Amino acid sequence: MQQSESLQYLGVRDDIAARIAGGELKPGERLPSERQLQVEGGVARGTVREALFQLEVEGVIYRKDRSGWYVSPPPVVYDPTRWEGFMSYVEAQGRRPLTETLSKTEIVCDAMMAQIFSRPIGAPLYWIRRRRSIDDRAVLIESIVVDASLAPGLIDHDLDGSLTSVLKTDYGIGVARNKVDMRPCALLGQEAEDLRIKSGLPGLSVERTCYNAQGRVVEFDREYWRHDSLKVSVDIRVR
Amino acid sequence: MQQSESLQYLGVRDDIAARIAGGELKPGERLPSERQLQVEGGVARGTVREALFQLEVEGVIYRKDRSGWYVSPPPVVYDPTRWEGFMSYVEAQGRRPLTETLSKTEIVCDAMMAQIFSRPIGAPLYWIRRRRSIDDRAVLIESIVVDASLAPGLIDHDLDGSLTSVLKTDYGIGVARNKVDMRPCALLGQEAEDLRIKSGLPGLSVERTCYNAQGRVVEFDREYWRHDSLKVSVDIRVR
DNA sequence: TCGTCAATTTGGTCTATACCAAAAATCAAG
DNA sequence: CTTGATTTTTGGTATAGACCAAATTGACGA
Repeated sequence: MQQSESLQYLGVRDDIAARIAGGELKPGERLPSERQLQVEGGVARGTVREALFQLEVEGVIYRKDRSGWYVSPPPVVYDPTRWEGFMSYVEAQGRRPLTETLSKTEIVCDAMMAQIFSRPIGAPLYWIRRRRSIDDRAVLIESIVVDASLAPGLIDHDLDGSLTSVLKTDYGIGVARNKVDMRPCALLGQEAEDLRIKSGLPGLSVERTCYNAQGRVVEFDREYWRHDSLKVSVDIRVR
Repeated sequence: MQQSESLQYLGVRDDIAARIAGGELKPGERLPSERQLQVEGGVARGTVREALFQLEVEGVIYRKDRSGWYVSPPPVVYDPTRWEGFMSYVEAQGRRPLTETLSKTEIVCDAMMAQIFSRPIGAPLYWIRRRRSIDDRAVLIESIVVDASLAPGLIDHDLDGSLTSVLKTDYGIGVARNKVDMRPCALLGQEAEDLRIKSGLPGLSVERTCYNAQGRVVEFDREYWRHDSLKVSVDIRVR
């Protein structure tokens, strides 16, 4: 599939991209409205939107529903092996992190969780859902399941910080091994709603299983990231 | 942003998704044409396309330019730490892999590569571009740079197999450490063209730096994957 | 049987218009 | 100054039509 400048929406795309690259529009700033870009570019609104969608998947801009289009801030770098916690590594990159606990409840182990935790069905588990933001933009939703028998009373703690440090400090639970799965995905339903984005936008799903020194599963975590907000960096020794 | 069934394009999406999930349309099969789906659903073509775009970012369907929409096959699982090679792990998952060498040339080290390889500017490097396919669908483009002084004559070898094993067998070069960067990205320009997809579709960029036992950079590799074709799985010990 | 060329089908792009609901801005009242 | 209601703006959805170029199909001829 060729491109070339014969395609109008790519021309509009380039115009907007140039204004961002040139510093006329800075990260976090709002773009002119679609109808304004339409008259500026002398094209139909559909064509303007085509260009905006293009820039969106490139991670250059993002949208707030019915509010407008904004210039994306740079992504944060995330190393799943260095799990010193979201708050600290976001701050280390000069950004302002925020964690909100959306819900925390005690649940019972179902078949799937029994498989993951090697625990009997019906065993107590904690289920925590959190939203994490950078510079006031929600960037990920995480759904955490913890073996309640290992950390009784966990959900009575304040969980708006690092969960790992709570487990370490208050329960003496250290993580010895991590299994991490990542896959590009579409952000749908509840996740899209909580991230306040249009359902169907691309994202990255990160699934982490944490084991203690005895090989027992301590925590199972699934994160849904905005596609434009992170860069994963892993440094590993080959086995 | 709520959805609900009031949105027509989500209704059309669900209809098509149901036909796929129900087995009426199988992986690799072509969907009815947009104009056909339009009359079946009693909606405008734009609405049908909206539904198709939705399914596309979800990885359920993919398109071949001006040929039609097809049901996506399942993704392959990819573990960057277990680098036994694309060919063997794709085959192990019951799929048919193919590697094509798009180009292989000797280049000289520029400033960026000098940084990465810790080599002087002007030092000889090999640059290899390959396309890799699964079941006849191109899923990734890779661009590999190798230190030519470590592997003289490398590009005279057949490179349609595992590069790692060539380095190991013919040059005695083993990889001791891997640095892997991953980020969601848009597939653009040359990459999109070589993958034969529409420029701007979401993808995953994987950047790998391979070190030998002495800590010297042997290989620098950048891969561009279709977003719907892989699942990354990493098993790591916490440091 | 095999290739060639023409006709058809298909997705890709573009215009113009319309209406809706959420968000933002404005204005009025306390 | 704050609060609440109203108006305006904004993006989101949907329709209907048009033209193009690439891909596919089918007919034809060697």
